[in-house]
Amino acid sequence: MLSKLKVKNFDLDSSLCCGQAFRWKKAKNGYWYGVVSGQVIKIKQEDDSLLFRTSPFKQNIYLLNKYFNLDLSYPRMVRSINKDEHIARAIKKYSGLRILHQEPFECLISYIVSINKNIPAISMLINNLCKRYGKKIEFEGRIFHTFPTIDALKKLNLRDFKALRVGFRARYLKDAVAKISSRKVDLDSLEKLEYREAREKLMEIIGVGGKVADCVLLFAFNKYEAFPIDLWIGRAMRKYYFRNKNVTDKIIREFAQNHFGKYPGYAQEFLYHYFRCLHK
DNA sequence: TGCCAGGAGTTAG
DNA sequence: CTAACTCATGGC
Repeated sequence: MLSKLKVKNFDLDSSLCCGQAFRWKKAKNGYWYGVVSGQVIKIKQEDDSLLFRTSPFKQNIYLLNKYFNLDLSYPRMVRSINKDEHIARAIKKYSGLRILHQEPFECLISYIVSINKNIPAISMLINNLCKRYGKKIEFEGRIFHTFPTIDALKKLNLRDFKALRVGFRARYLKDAVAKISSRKVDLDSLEKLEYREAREKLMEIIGVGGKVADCVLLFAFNKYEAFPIDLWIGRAMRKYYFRNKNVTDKIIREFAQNHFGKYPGYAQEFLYHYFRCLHK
């Protein structure tokens, strides 16, 4: 049996395909399948309703509410960032796009893997990681895998990480797992820190620079001040706001954090998705 | 400051 | 089909 959840200002497809999470797949039956917090989610949107099923816990509305940030005041967020014609176009086109509330550990590991890789390659590597070190869940006759726990990855040595074909990122992953499990970088306490402090803390991990830190803060801690700058958003920002002048990422980030009110991260996601779809 | 790191996906030819 | 190019970058 499917459950039904009414939503407003919500677009499932934009939210799941805009590149913030790497483990969702849309099947031919029109449903998205993903694994979140150790549970399989099957979900699709029909107008203002989400039709979904979760497993092994049934009808887990709490999980959806948290993961999709359904409590966010969307109109207020839009009013805050809607400052110019460029962002207005992106908001209009992808209205309902939500920044997800991912699991911190999964998000961190995923974005370390993402360093200098394209999205299909990232998805593949993360799926390999889950297949090898995650737990199996059977759902509708298919096998899904949870994201590995910290403890499961704590045991791996450098060779084990290399075997995942992540290349030079292997030592980054190892350092991340070591610092998280020893609580030298305490993921649980990051939530309470200010954006800047949390960012610096994450950057103590080898392989975590400003961009990866900003992704984790935005996608796993809902720190909307974060404005991650990758190749695409860099191009978009230079084009729309700097007349194609060759400004540094730092200039762009500081401009964005001043320009887009209380939700620069949302502005980033709209512009990123808009610009990337435009050039594909 | 610039260059390098592995390898998969994508595209040009 | 193969080769070249590209890649949600950070470290040194």
